[in-house]
Amino acid sequence: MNKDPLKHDTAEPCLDARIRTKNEWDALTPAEIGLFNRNVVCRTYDAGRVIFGQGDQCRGLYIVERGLVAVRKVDENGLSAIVRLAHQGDTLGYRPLLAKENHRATAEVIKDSRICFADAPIMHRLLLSNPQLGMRFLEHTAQALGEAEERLFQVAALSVRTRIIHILILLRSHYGKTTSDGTLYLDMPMSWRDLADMIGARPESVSRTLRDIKDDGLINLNGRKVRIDRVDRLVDELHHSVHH
Amino acid sequence: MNKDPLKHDTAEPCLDARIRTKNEWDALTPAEIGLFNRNVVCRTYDAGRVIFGQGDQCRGLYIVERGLVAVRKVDENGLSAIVRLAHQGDTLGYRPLLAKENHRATAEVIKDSRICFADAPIMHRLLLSNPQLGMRFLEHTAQALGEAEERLFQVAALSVRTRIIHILILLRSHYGKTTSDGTLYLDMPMSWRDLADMIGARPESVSRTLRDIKDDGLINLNGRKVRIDRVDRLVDELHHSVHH
DNA sequence: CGCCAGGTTGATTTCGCTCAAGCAATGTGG
DNA sequence: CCACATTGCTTGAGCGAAATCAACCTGGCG
Repeated sequence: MNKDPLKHDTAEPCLDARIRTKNEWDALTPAEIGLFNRNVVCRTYDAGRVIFGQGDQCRGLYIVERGLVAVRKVDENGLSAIVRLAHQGDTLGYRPLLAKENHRATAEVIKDSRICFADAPIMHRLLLSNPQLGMRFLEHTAQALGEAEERLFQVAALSVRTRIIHILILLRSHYGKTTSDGTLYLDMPMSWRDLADMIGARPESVSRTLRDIKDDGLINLNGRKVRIDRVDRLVDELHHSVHH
Repeated sequence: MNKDPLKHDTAEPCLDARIRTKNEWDALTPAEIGLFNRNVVCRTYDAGRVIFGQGDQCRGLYIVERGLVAVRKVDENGLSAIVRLAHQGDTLGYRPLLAKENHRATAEVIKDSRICFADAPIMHRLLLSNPQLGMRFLEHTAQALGEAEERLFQVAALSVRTRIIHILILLRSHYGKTTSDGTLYLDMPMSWRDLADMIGARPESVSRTLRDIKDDGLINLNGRKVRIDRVDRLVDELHHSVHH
């Protein structure tokens, strides 16, 4: 626990933790890791904080060491949508850095997080000195593009109910625990309001639809804790699911 | 004009045309351009042809030398959505190639096109020999990700009417001509049915909504030709637009 | 304590989908 | 050259999912 959420803390080398989780960074040589660690700045953020804002210039790259961050888009009419979540080990701000654009979205902390920042000059230096790193990012970005297109398809074609079920299944890997008897316990990290923003729906619709799913006996609700006795029945519904 | 749409035609060096249009390929050295041109295979495709299909293994990269290609996703329930358009100079299939996945979508020709194919081994050889090329692709992919997230937001939050207006404005750069008196002439390249698939709506809804917009005096329709006397009024509506 | 944000619920409306029919343009085979 | 499918588009009627508007409840917090 860090008492002061604003205190920089460069003593702890971020990449040591990261490197274990097999992502783009393991392309770096020991010397590059040293360079990285000397220049990276880490701090903790409380839930609700904003890491960078839509329209801001992109100053560098953020790595989520722990916690959860939502990437949100808001338009001039106040319409809001969460386009991506960043979990432990995920990188934030690489899209505008690589596309040489300003931030097109706001990154806001959902669960208290520890975030490492690497500024743009360092990143460009590393990318130049180690093409492998670029290839890793390329692969990663290409996968992210695939996921974005997948979600595009889903939001365009599927009902709120189906989209909620999708999210539940999706968050299983990060926030779910399956007991020996096959029961799945999901501890949802975000508010229902944010869930609504993730699937492009109103909070009221999410509330009602969750109740419907519960009434159908597919899930049990207790605050943000979801118990799913028969995951297979949920998955079934996805495959037989209907239009809007 | 090419009489035989199936005839391969490697004599014409594809990259010469491409290199002029300032894209990722201008990172290549003359020697690499030679290597590329010796290995690339070009042919023409009539409208309606499929270049590659959803689920297919990714064999390489396609470059649209001229024409128009739609990237379409179809799910098991027959729901269909166009997730991207590829215009002249755009590259197809780079996402699965770089993400090392199979094709997640079908590429179908909308307007008669000439497409150049570079197989995966060549691409990997070029990417290895010239890291700059990878950086260009990285930049490009990051931009594509930004656009996908933008569209994600729109489909999640905006009405069919607003989405149609968005597309009209978007296609302005490729298919629009503005006369001296400020009137915009848009020659829509795809059927209304395909437009519906692009915005996640039914053809009937598109038809009705286009009529509504016409009745409001914002556009004039004549087949696939759209005349917009006051572009600013269309743009205005985007900024005051309402939810779903 | 009062305040407020998050959440629930109800009543009502509306947007967009479904189903169905019809029409014009294009193509095809006899 | 006509009869006929076929395809893209339009329009109408009806319906249903989800949004809107509004009230109210809850727990956390200054």
